[in-house]
Amino acid sequence: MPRVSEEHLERRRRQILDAARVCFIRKGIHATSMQDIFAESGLSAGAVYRYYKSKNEIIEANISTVVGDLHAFFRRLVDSDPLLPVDELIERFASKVVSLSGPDGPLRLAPAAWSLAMHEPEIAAYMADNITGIRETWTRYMRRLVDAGLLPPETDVVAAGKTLFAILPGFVLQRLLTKDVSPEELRRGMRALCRESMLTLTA
Amino acid sequence: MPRVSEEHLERRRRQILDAARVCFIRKGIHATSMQDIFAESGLSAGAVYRYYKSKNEIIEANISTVVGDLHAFFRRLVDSDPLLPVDELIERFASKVVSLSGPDGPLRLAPAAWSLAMHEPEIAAYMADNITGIRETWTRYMRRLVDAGLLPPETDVVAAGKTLFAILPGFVLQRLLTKDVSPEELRRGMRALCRESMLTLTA
Amino acid sequence: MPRVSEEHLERRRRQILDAARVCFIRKGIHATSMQDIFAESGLSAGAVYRYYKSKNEIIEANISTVVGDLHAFFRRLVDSDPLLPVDELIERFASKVVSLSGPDGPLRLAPAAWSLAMHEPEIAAYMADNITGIRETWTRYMRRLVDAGLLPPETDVVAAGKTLFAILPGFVLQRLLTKDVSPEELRRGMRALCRESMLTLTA
Amino acid sequence: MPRVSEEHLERRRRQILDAARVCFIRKGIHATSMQDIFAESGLSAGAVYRYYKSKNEIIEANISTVVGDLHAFFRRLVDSDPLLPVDELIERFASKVVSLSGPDGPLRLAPAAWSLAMHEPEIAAYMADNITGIRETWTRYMRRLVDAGLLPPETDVVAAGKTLFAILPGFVLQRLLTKDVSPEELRRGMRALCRESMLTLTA
DNA sequence: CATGAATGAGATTTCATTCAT
DNA sequence: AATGAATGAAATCTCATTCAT
Repeated sequence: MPRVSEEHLERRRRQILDAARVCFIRKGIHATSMQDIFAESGLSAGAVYRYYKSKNEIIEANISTVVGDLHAFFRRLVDSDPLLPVDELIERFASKVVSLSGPDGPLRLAPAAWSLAMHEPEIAAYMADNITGIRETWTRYMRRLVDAGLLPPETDVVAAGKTLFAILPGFVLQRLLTKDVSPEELRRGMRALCRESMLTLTA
Repeated sequence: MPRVSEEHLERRRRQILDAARVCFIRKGIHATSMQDIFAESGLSAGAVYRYYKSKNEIIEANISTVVGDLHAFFRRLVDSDPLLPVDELIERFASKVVSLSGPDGPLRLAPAAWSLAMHEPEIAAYMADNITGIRETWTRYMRRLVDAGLLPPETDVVAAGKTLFAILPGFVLQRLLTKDVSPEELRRGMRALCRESMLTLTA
Repeated sequence: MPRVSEEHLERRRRQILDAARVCFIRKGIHATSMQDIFAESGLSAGAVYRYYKSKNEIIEANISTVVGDLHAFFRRLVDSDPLLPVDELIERFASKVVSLSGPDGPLRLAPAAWSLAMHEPEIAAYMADNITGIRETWTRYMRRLVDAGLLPPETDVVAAGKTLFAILPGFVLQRLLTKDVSPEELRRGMRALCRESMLTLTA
Repeated sequence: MPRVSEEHLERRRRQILDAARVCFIRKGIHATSMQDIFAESGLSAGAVYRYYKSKNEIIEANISTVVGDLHAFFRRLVDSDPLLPVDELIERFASKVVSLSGPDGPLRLAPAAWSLAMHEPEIAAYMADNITGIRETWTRYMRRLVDAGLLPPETDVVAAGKTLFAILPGFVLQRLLTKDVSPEELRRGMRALCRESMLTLTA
């Protein structure tokens, strides 16, 4: 069935990617064999290899997909017009995370991605870019607060961006491993922390 | 009738574990073959298998080692007498993390551990316990602040513990992947965030 | 009811054969995939398979082409009227060989053909016929020498034909592997050997 | 069964090489799968790969073995004291060739080796060395004839060496493909050619 | 206690060929 | 006549683990 539409090719690629993601989540990336992917996708070895030229490419494609729209969503949140208080911002962000962490959700691959990044330069570069991007969005948020006069001008917005970013992976981990945190709880935790008195007790 | 001392056995076990850790960090856990471990440790296959009965056992033993003393260190910090302000506490905790993330540092295995926990119940249980433990220590810290009258009695110390815990993995990730955060910067970021004004802008 | 001319078909067949030869020479017959041939010829899989029904057929067609005109050329040389001395005959034959051994020359496939003949009956038969044919031409040459009174009547012209034939493959191999023989040198070598004194030293 | 003698290891290597040679000759090098070699050698995959780290290495080892002692034998022949006439020398050399071309004889791999040399630099280098070596021995033979006063001092011994060498591959090919030449016939052919009259008919 | 040769299932990937369009 | 997506068997090689010595 040759001379097939672009759309058909795109559908096939997604079919393979989805099948792979299901396998990766179910058994883990390394425990997933190509045979598993063939079976799950309903395609033959040759067909899969026509669209992706190695298992690595499938892994990378899947991981790229993971975090892309998370950042896009977050950017919209930060740039939205009524400037949101940090606890609400965090809660909404966390809610998005939760919605992507369901049984088949791509965020279940996050720990595997972090792990792979330690030795696969390709993935390392992608993850580093992603971290940097989300951090910069946090930084922009902080700057808006400063500009609005809600924070002193000398606030270190870059450092704050890095700190705020740091909360996200820890929330994901807790969702995936202990399963006992909710976005709402994260918000309450954040509210508790936003107090100058937490800093002034050196006396 | 053991011919060799307990101490000898313990030394061998550590020798194997260290060799394995070096390999795991250098090539990744999955890319490390038992042959690699034999070579790095200078022991034969038979010898290694006398002390650990599978590769999995070596992995688990290594991962258990990773986070054990991190928690112990943190507990001491929290329970120390002059109650530390949160930014300083975090900076010190982060410094410890940094000292364990050097070229051969066990914390480089953290992402691999998180990833494995998604499919290895053994490791999942261990990691969950560890998370819970550290979180409880954070909660205890928050309670001390409340008890000292620095925070209102209605503060949700449990939620705050979960939020504070969340910062740690994100800091580790940034250290390992973007390499552009310092404990001191994390502290500054924390200082910026501890302000009631971050919550009151809904208007 | 063929819509296209015979000539068109023939052109297509040659197009495929030439593309295949280029690939075979460049990468070796076994390392050449059908995909390589599709790409080099600019035709699709279906098109190529319309003209040749297997890779083997393409190989065989190519190998048949290799040695066909070599023999025709040699026959003309031997039957030409001023009977040529053996050294000149050999030099001219060798020159032809050289002209067919250039970068894209079909003779570069000769070793592959010899090798395949060891296990492919089709090719074995073809090569055996070819060897026999060239040998017989050499025999005819020797007979002409005898008839001309230049050699004694009891000369074993068949054995001499086999011996003369034997020189050719060795020359080809040296051209292809050590690249340090010329037709002219082969001629000089032959001149040196054509001396009765080479046989009479038993004493 | 560890800590095994050198001799044991050597025996294993030969066992594998011999099994491979049998397969290569029976089915051809490319048609021989590693499974074939495992079965023929009676060893497991792992065992074979302990001794040779790839199929290529097995092929190369086998090909190196092919021609080594042929040259050694020939050198002894040439350096033997009663200087042999060329036809006898050739007959004896050819006899050796025949003895190495039996059903399991390593020389059956010669065409495959020539073919591989066209694309495997390793093998190409080996074959080129071998050709050069044998040629030099022929050259030495010719020089001895000159020194003995049997040939004129201006004889081009190098060219003659190249020409004499050339006969060998053609003899091998005829043995393997048409099977209708004997060393004795080659000798008779050579006797017929060693005549000055073969060169003087230009008139 | 220690050795290291041997096992063999299983992993990824390639490739000649077909056939619906 | 021509296309090229799809097939799926088969190939090479790896690796955790065992056990005779």
